Amino acid sequence: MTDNPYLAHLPPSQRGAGLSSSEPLFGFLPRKVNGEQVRKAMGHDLNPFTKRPHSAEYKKILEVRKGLPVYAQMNEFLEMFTKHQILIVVGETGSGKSTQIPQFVAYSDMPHIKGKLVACTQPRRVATMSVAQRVADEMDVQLGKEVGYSYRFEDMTTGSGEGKTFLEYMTDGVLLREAMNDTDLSRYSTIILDEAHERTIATDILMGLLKSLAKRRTDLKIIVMSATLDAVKIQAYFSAHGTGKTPFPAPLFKVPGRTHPVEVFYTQEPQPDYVEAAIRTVLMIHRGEDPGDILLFLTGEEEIEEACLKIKSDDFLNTDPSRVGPLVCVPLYSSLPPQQQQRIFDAAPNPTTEGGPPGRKVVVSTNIAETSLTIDGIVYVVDPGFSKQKFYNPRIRVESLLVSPISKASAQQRAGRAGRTRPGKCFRLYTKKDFISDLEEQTHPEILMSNLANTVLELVKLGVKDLVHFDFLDAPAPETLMRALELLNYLAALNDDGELTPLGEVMAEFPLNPQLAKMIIVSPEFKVSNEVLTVVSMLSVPTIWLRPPSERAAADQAKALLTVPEGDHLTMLNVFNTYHRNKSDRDWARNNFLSARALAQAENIRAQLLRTMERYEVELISMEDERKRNNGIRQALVCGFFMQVAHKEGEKGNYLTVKDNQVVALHPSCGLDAQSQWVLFNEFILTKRPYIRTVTEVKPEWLLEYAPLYYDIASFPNGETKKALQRLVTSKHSGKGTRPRRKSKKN
DNA sequence: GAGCACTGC
Repeated sequence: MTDNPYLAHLPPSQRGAGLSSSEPLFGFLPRKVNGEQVRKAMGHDLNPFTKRPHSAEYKKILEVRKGLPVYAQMNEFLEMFTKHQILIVVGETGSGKSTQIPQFVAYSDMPHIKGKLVACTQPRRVATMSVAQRVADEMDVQLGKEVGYSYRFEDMTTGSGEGKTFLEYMTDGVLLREAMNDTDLSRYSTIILDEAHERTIATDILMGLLKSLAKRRTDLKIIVMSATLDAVKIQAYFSAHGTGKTPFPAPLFKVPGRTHPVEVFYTQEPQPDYVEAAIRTVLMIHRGEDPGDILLFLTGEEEIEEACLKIKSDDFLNTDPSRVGPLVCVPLYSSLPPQQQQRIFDAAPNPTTEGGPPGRKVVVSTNIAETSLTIDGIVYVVDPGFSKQKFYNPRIRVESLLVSPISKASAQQRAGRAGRTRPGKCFRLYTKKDFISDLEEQTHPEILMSNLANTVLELVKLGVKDLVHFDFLDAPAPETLMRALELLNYLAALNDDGELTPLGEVMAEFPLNPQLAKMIIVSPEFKVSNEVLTVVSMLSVPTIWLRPPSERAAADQAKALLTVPEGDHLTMLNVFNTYHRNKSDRDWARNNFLSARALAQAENIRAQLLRTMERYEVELISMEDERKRNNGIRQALVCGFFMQVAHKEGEKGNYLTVKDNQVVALHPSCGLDAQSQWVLFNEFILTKRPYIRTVTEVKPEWLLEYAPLYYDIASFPNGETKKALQRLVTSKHSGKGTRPRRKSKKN
């Protein structure tokens, strides 16, 4: 007899390797599987999912897994999972919840029999892939077969036949997209939302959808996994108006973490200059603490480069090498090329002299090291308590980044980075009193800090009729929702009753902001969809322009050669086309101070958008005449961005945004000369002063023609802009009369 | 004449 409960029903001859795959192996099993049975199956010679013998590597990994605290809780977990439809799992990093819980579910839920899948979402791509890889190894299957993953541009799953995927890791955005076309998420038997405490917009929307879906699909199991502080709130959210069969519709399942203790220190006094205080602290650690690398959190590129320079040039480091070990400073932020990002994994430098004091590495990083990147060997964390955070002001429709104090949860996460390999220390550059009384408990969820135009379009597409009463875990400000609805209505994606129009249906299918989607969809009318597709792709990637501090003049010169006078959008098109023509020259991008990475990304996005265009029969066309073509592109731009237009006021070169009357200046990166009367902009950024960036000149007639509702003159506040529009209308009307009359008026 | 925390479709 076999001791594998998954195989016990089979005659001995069929328990070996090489079984026919059509055999329904587990069809007899009760839905309820207990920990004992799962443990037996895991320990058996045969893999219950592939029916092949387990490898030696599998057995080694299994021994390691048995050491995880969560492994010891398998019985308890499976009992709860069987009994409840919705479960909240609480666990700190290092608890193994992301790898183990989905596996327990796979053994218990038998998705491979039911023909359904277990989904596990992650907020980031890298984690999606690496967790899936780890779980495939642990389950002794090939990644992309029984265990797979997917995110934008990458689908490592098997849809049918041998090795069909039954456990799929995916980014939260992918699952949300899928929900837009199948609101019941019918492919899945269990959906696990991991890292819910990060509160991405996609995870927040998914929580709302799943909460209501649970009532329609009583067979669907839902697990929400989160770090400690948020879990109770999430539990209360799912428990209220729950499915109601038990007094605790969404119980908490706690998983202990397994990190080393981190000792936290505070300053005695508040620090007026946190960069300077941070540098002092780094040097103090280097002087007085045991070996071990340092992680310093600052807010942005400029600050980080400045701090690195100051640390490197500190007198103390350049004194006696027999007393002070070498200190290597490694900057880390997202816009660094991957090759330079890799430097954070380099070992600390060796002592300068043999037997001399040991070297040390200090990583100076943005928030990217708080969650996205994990650096082993960090023993000391220096936390000044700030990060750049996004704010959205619905009144002027502007998103901006502001240096702001972090939350307690974020401070805790930062400190935890010191205890990954051994006990560590965290130096907080603020007082304990300030920590307790000034820092907020949690970082604000993204949904409260963003422009929601895109999200609202998605929600409407998901069938949410009444946005104001949608069951958000945290509801956005009504004004933010109003602004989004207003924009979508002006774009004709929603009718006056807030319902999706046929145009809106197609817009929602594009993975783009509504303005960009609209541009693409209208572009065939101007016979420029081939070009608009390129412009939109270029607008969807981080900046393509490189400007190394030592080569600014050369970079500006290279840029000037590619600049098109009518505007930055056409310049982007020119860059992409020139890049394409020089595809055979590997060094072309670098020689022209352009980011090869961003250009390749734009190509990738272009190909994906082209597929969406084909699916919805948006024709791909172009025209020969360059002047007409450029006008067509600018007209298509107006159709999407007519609400982001500014008018020149007076001779000082300032612009006023239409209707909102915000004073703005052309960003210095702008290739347009300051003579243009009417300009359309992609971005309003608020730094030392308000700028508009990525700007193109437009003709006011186009505004009146393609956005008559928005450019209804009566709706404009009194001012220069209104007068200019009135003049235009008058001259247009008089233009229909005879020439002499117009002439006489002028004279 | 100056800046881009981080994700995601």
